[in-house]
Amino acid sequence: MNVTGHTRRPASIRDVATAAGVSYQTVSRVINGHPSVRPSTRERVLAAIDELGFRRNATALALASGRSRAVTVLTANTTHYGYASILQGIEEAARAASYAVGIGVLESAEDAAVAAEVQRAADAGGGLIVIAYDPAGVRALGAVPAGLPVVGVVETPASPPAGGSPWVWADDREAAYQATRHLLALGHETVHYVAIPSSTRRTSARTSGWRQALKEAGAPEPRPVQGSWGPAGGHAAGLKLARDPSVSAILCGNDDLALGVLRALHEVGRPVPGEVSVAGFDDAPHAAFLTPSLTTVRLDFTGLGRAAFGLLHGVLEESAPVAPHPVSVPELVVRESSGPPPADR
Amino acid sequence: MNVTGHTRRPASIRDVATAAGVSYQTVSRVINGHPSVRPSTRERVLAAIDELGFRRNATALALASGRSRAVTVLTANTTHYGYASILQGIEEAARAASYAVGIGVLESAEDAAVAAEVQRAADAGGGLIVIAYDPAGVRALGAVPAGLPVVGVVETPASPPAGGSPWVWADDREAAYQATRHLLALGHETVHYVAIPSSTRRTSARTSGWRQALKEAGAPEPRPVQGSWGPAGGHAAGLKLARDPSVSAILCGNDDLALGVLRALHEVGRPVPGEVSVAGFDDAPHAAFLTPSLTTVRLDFTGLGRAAFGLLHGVLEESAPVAPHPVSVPELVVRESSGPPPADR
DNA sequence: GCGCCTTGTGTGACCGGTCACATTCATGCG
DNA sequence: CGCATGAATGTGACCGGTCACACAAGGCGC
Repeated sequence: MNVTGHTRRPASIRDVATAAGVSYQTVSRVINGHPSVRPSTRERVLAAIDELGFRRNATALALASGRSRAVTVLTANTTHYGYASILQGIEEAARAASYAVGIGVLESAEDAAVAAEVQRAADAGGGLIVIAYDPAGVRALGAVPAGLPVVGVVETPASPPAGGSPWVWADDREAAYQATRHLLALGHETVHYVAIPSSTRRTSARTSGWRQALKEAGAPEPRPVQGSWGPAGGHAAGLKLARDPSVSAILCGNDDLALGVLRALHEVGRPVPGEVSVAGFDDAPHAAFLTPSLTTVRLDFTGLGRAAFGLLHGVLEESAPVAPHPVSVPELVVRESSGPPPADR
Repeated sequence: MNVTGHTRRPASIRDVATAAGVSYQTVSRVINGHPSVRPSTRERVLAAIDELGFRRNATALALASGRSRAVTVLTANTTHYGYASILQGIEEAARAASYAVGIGVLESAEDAAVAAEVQRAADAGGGLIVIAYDPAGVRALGAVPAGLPVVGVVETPASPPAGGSPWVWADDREAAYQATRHLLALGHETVHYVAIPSSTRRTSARTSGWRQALKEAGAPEPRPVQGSWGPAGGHAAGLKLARDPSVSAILCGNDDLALGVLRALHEVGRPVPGEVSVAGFDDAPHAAFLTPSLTTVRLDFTGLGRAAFGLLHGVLEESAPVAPHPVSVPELVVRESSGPPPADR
């Protein structure tokens, strides 16, 4: 134990060596569990380590060995439920593997800004995880220089990608499909869609799951409405849809959008689920407690984060090969906000 | 520009030196803007840097200079709005100052686990920001070894701390005071309080602001109800309070708790604000879109995060001294969930 | 013309580890 | 009994920067 309270330079490997009467290399061997160290010597070194309160300097380790045991997460936002949960999952898995987690926020989706952030992340050393649900993230994933270990957390790819592609996803295509089918099964003629930013591209997974369900049911395919990420965007989109009397079912790209839509319907005086059914996406903690409580599709974001780290971890160290594409199964959670369409139509 | 696509070892300062025909030290001088370098030399070095795509290795910089330009944020959670916003604010300010941001989650409040996390954070080098709104955070702040630069994001201290104390806070005591006064001014006999975890201690800032407002008004002081952080905790607490017919006003420790309380009141059939008024705390994005929309007190968490970083930045570099205790002024936002008590009592 | 200060540049050591190789000594085997 | 082999340990260089200092050249005062 370090009894002298002075804030002095922490003990280095050589300090330990002197204290134990061995060379610094022997100390290094003990630290790294090298087999050929005499037990008595190991004992002495460990005692010295304990006495001096030695901790291996992560910076020096990274510099000398090249391995940095660090991950940087690139994300457009830290406050939205899905993103924050993925981050939390990554951190959890990283902590278990004693990796450090860094974070970089993509404040702008503009190319130069994104490139700068990617550079900064690369400078930090170690691996990279990019949350690529939105334009900024997608762009960042594309801007990663070759050779830098990276895992992307992405929407369901349109076609099954080549094995070993460094991507992880929840099956949000399937989730959108399920939610849409649920609403159609209740008797709605069609389902309108309020999209999260990236999902307006024709290739978006959520959009295409929704579209497929409509097509299979022979339902007309309305234009997706562009939302933002938050409730405000949902509110704006909701007001637009609420004015159209033919709208009886709305699927939202996430639960925050759904919240805004619910509010808009309330303001316009269209009861949910009496006149209009609403379904969300993600099953955020508040979904169950809204009035009406929100029908939604649960996605395991934390697990997704853990999987992303696991994949990266496998790339960084040639350890146990991780399952190629860990996919969590989405789960439809039916609550109060969805029901049959009004009878009089 | 690096045209050869080979993923080879990035250029070092000595590679640049050779390319420019100078010594590595001169390159170092150019990088660091040292004045005594002949313009023509500087020119040549800069050209070489550009050509080789040289970027200064952050790890080596940290090892050699001791300064690491990094901050680690210790927090109990990344998904709650307040925490996530503080983190976002920190990241924003850190990015502007080209600091790297690391994150450590305090999964358990148990002493050993907290100590381990603090150690890990210390190993990362650089400064530390601890979000200390909850037991885990408070404990972590206490466990930081002396000599390690640290800033705590805390609740309003009970008494004005000594100048230069490394803390930052939003005035949540004042915020709770304001919200409580607002409810009392509407005519409620008293205001019940659903507390976030840390706030059950008598010293908690939010609790004491609430208590002071009650005392000044001569209102009876009910026992605070213990909530958790999320809506589920608010729901449980709300059910308890809803059964008590004397309850007509409820202040919640955050907006998620308030959401749960609203739901509980709805389930029990007590209209808001007709029979019961509810106020939240934080003004999270969803507060405005709930039905009824939520009266709450806005706190500038992002600004708080920025201030925390600013303070730490000032400690790490002897640069511009930062304002001692940046306090953001809370702002009461009155919405639909609060109104006068029912007339018949 | 000599010393002295300033400007511009180079050299060597160092930060705290790892890695490749050298060295010592005990052991096994032909 | 001599030598190859392996275990246990030590030495020097290196990762990519910074820091302290040495040193040469040019300008200035006297």
